[in-house]
Amino acid sequence: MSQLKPDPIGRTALAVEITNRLRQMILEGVMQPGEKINEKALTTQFGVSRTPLREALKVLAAEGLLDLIPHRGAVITRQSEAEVAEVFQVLAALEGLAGDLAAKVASEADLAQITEMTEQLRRSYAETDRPTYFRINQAIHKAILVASGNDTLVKSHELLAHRVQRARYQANLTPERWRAAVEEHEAIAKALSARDTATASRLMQDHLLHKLTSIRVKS
Amino acid sequence: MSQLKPDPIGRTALAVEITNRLRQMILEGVMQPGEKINEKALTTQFGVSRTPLREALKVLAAEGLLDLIPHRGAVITRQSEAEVAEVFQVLAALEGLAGDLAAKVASEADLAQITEMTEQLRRSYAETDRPTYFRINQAIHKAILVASGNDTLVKSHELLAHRVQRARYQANLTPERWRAAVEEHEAIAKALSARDTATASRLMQDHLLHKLTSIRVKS
DNA sequence: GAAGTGAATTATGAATTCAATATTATGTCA
DNA sequence: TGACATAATATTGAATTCATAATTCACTTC
Repeated sequence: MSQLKPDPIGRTALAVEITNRLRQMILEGVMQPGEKINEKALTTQFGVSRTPLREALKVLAAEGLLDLIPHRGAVITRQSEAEVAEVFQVLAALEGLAGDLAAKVASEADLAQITEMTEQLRRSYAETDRPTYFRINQAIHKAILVASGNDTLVKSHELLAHRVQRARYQANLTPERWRAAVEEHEAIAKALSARDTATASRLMQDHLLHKLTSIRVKS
Repeated sequence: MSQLKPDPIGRTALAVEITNRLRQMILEGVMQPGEKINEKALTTQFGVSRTPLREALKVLAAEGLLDLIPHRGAVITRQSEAEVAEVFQVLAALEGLAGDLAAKVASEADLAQITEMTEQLRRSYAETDRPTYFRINQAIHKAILVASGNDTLVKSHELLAHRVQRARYQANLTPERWRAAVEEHEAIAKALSARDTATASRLMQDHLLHKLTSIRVKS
């Protein structure tokens, strides 16, 4: 749905490429919050002119990753703890909706895959393989979103999730929290498979809010 | 909150100005969905060069109002009924959260104002003054969002609400639906004032979903 | 020596120019 | 006449250039 392929073979617009790379750099923390962006420096680094770079900055500003101050340039948005909490509240609502919808409309294949991934999650936890755990965790959340069948929901979620990914990366995963998270995921998978919309929705919301608490504790 | 004033005296960037005007034009239906945008034509109409115009297009595309197809230009996003439904589902979730939060944290002054506006809504309904009704209706929704104290929620909602504003304008308001809507608003105001988070949340969600149905019927 | 003013430098905002791709028009051949 | 190939045109993508505002730094003055 709404999946028209506008760009058949590797001819992505330069501005798009720059947007993605810059976003990645910000999310990975290569560029720190509060840091001012020097257009000239970036153009030489990327080997492009200022025109597509500035277009990329406009997009990232629209996404909330940058603040564009007239005649002063772009600054990486600084995230207060309060703002992260705000975003998580919204994300929780969105994932709650995703849980509800997924329990309603997901295909059996979707549910099977989510269950399968949840088992992988359990294994990566048992092996204390954090990188794998994070990867699978993300994949599960994404899968549930997609299984909701609501593309707008997926995109809205993506936009916001980007903004707290930094905080998420740094979240400290205490042993207790980690164990709880795995169990929550298993409960979610179960509720989805049982087509229990109310429970799936509630569990998804709670799961997100718990995640927020674990981030908060750290700082 | 997050209300830093970046632009003291009237020196808005040209690109921002264009972005706003173009957005307005799209939302008001001056430019129809599916319509292809000719950059040259717009530059002459606005009296600017292509550079800031293209930056504006990038922003609007990020907002989901345009599709940017490589080497083919921008096209106003065409909204299928299914997409509108998707957006409304997400909006319902967001307004549900707003209801929950507002019932929890809104100031007494906020609640008094919402109640007051709800009474105005009733009056405008009694006088069958549709323009006023629409205006107050929007104001109430906005007020509840703001009263939630979650700025991220307000902005996310705004972004999505923009996208269905077109459909909303055209929604047919049958007498029954109109009456029901007013009653729903009164129930919401009551739940908020009673600090009944669960009810406020549920009513807000239902209200939005009902709105969707009334749009659907028409087409 | 510190504060303030003004020139020089640097960075951003916007227009213009150049290049590459897509669209349209024309003509040829079956 | 219709389909295809090719040329002409128009449009988009990106680099360069020009203009304007902000920052920096030196100098004057108290």
